Amino acid sequence: MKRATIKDIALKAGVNISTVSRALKNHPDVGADLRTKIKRLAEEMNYHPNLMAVQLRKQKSNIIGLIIPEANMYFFPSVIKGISDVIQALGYRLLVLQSGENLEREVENVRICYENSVDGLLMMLTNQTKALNHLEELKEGNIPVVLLDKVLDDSGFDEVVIDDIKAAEICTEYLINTGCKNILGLFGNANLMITTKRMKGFFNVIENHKAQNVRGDAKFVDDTFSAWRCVDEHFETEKPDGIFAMSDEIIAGVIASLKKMKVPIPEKCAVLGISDGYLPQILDPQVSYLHHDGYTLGKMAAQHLIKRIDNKFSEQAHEYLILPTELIIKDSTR
Amino acid sequence: MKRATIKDIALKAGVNISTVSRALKNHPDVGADLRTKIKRLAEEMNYHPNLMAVQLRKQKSNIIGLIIPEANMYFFPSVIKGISDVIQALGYRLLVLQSGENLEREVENVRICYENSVDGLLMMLTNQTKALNHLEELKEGNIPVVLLDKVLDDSGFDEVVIDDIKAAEICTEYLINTGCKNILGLFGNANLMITTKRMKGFFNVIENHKAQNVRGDAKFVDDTFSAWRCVDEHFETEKPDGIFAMSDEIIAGVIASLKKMKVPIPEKCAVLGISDGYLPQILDPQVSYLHHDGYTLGKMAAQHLIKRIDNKFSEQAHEYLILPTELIIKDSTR
DNA sequence: AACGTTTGCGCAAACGTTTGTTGTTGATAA
DNA sequence: TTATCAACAACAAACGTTTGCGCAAACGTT
Repeated sequence: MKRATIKDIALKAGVNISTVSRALKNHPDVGADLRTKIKRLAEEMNYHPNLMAVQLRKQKSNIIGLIIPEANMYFFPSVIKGISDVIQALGYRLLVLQSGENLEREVENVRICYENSVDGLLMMLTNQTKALNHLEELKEGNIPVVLLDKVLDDSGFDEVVIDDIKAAEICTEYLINTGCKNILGLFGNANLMITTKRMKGFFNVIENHKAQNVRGDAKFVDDTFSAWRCVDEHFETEKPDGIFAMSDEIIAGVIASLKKMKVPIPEKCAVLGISDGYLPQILDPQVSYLHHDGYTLGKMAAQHLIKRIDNKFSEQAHEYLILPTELIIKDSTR
Repeated sequence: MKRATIKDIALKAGVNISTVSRALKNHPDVGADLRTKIKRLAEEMNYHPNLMAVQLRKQKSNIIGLIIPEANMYFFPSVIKGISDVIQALGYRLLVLQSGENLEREVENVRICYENSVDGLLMMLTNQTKALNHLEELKEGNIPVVLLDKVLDDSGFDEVVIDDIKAAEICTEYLINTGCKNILGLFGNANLMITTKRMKGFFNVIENHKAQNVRGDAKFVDDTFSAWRCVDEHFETEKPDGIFAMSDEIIAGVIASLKKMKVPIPEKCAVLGISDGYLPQILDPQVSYLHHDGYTLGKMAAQHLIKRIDNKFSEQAHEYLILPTELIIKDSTR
C-alpha cells in the first residue's frame, strides 16, 4: 500500500486538494463539517504529510546541522542531549556530521548542510580549522551559525564557550591557595585556541604568585595515555605538588599515573582539572574539578541558534555567550 | 544574492533546464562542448543542487534515521562514529533522535523519521519498549529497519547484537576457572532483554559448576552509584571472591566500592565485566572485560542497513547479526 | 534517392505540498 | 429587486529537480 497523499484524500472526499490542505491546518476558509470529515478521512487513510514536499514548498527544512570533530566520550553525549532536548521540542531535527578532526571533511560537511538547506548550523571546529571561509556561503545565504566549545577568536559568528582563561585561572588559583608551590599544567593540542587560552590563564596566575615562590611548568599531551606517560616522566625530574589538567582525558591519565607511582593524592600532589563532571566522580580518589556542563552548553547553543533562525533578518552583531562554571571540590585537593 | 538554481544557469546558457540537468550529470545526450560550458557556468555561479527538490523528485531522501534511548557516555559515541563512517562515505546523512528512555517519544521519533522519508532506520530500543507496533508503517512502506544492541526477541526485524547469553557465560566461566567460588553478578534494568539474557548466561554457568561448590548471587542496579552502594552492602553479609559486572557503568561502581573498602583486587575479589573497552583501561587497577566494540557495532548495523536499502525488494527473512567479542584480561582478575 | 540510425536538444509532466486568486453559492441589507 | 458580503471551495502557480518522449538535423547505409 502506497503512502497516502493529500491528493488521495481529496479524491475520496470529492474536493480539491487545496481544500484538504487547508482543512488539515484549520484554515478558516473551510467549513467546520467538511473539515472534520476530511480530518477523519485523513486519519483513516493514515495520512502524514510528505515533508520533502513541504520543505520544498516552504523553502525551509526544519533541520539543524551539527558538525563535530569527533564524538569524544566525555563531552559529546551530553552536548547532543542538550541540543536535542531543545530543538526536538520545537519540531526541528538534527543532522549530525563528523569531521574526524579533518578540515577537508569539515568543509565537505558544511557543504552537505548547505545543500540540505539546514535552517541553522551548530559547529564545533576541528583542531585544524584556522579560518572559516567555508562558512561564507552560509553567511550569504543568511543561514545562522553558532559555534560552540571549540571556536576561533574573532570568528564573526555567534559563539557559546566557556571562558577558558578564567576557568584555568580559577583552577590554578585554587591550587596555589591550598598550598601548592610547584605546579604542573597539562594541556592538549597546542594548536587549539582552547589550549592556548587555558594555558594563558594558568600562567597568568603563576606569574601573579612569583613572589610567593610559586612555579609552574606546562606540558602538552595528546590523550589519556600520553598524559599518563608525561606525568611519569615529569616526576623523575620534578616533584610537583599540584597538577592542573585541562580536560577529562588528561585527568584520567594523571590519576592513573599518580596511583601507579603510589604518590598520595592530595598529600604529596593535589589534582584539579576542568571537566564536564562525570569522569572525576568515578575515579578514585574523586577529583576536584571546574565543572562545565556539556548539557547546558548544548542547550544554550541550540536556544541561541533557534533565536537566530526565528528572526533571521535582524542583522545583529554576533554574540559571545559564556557558559557558567562551578568549582567542585572533592578528595584530590587539599 | 539568491542561491543559483538550474533555471538560472539555463537562462544564462540559453538552453533548456533539462539540458543543464543532464549536462551536470554527464548524460550522453548533451554534447561535449556544451556540457563543459554549462559546467563552467555552474561553477561560476556557485551552483549547488537543492536537495529538497532532488529528494522530492527522486522520492529518496538519502537520510538515515538513528533513534537512541539516551546518549549514554560509554557506548554511544563509538556507535555513532561507526555509523557515520559508513554512511557518510556513501552519501547518506544521519538524523539523530533521542527518546530519553521514553516509549512515547520513541513512537514519535519513528513518526518523524517516517515523515522525513528516511531511507532506512537504525534503532536502539528504550527500556520500556515491549512491542514494535510503531514500526508497522515503516514495514508497509518498505523502509528497512535495523535494530541494534537493545532489541527484542522475535522482533521480525534485522538485528545486530552481541550474543548476551554467551558473553555472560564466557565471563562467568572465566571467573570460575581462575578460582572464584562465590560470585556476585551485577545487572542493570531487570526489564531489559539484555539484562535477562546476561543473567541467564551467568546462571547457566553457575548451575553447571554447582558440583564444585560454586555459588552466585544476582543483584539489579540502576547506575554507577547504585552499583557502588550495592557492592558496599553485599560485602557486609557476603564475602564474594568474584564480581561479574554486566556493563561499563556498573564496572565503574564496583571498582569504586572495592577500593573504598580496601578490598584487594583481584586477590580478595576478582572483577570481570562486559564493556565497550575504554573505561576499564583508565580505571585502576585496569579491569578485565569482555570487549564489545561500539564502533564495530555501528559499522555492522549501518552496512547491513545500506544493503537492505540497496535491494529493498528482495523480501529476505530478517537476519540476526552477532557482534564478535573478545576477552581482554588485565589486572582485575587472577 | 530513400530509408534508418544516431546525436543533441527542448517540451512538459511529475514529485506532494502551500497559497494567492477566482468563482460560486446563499443570505442579508438597501 | 438588486447590490453586498460572507462563506466556502476550486483553480492554478510555484518550489527545483529529473526524466520519458518527441523532434530535427546530421550521418551512414543500401
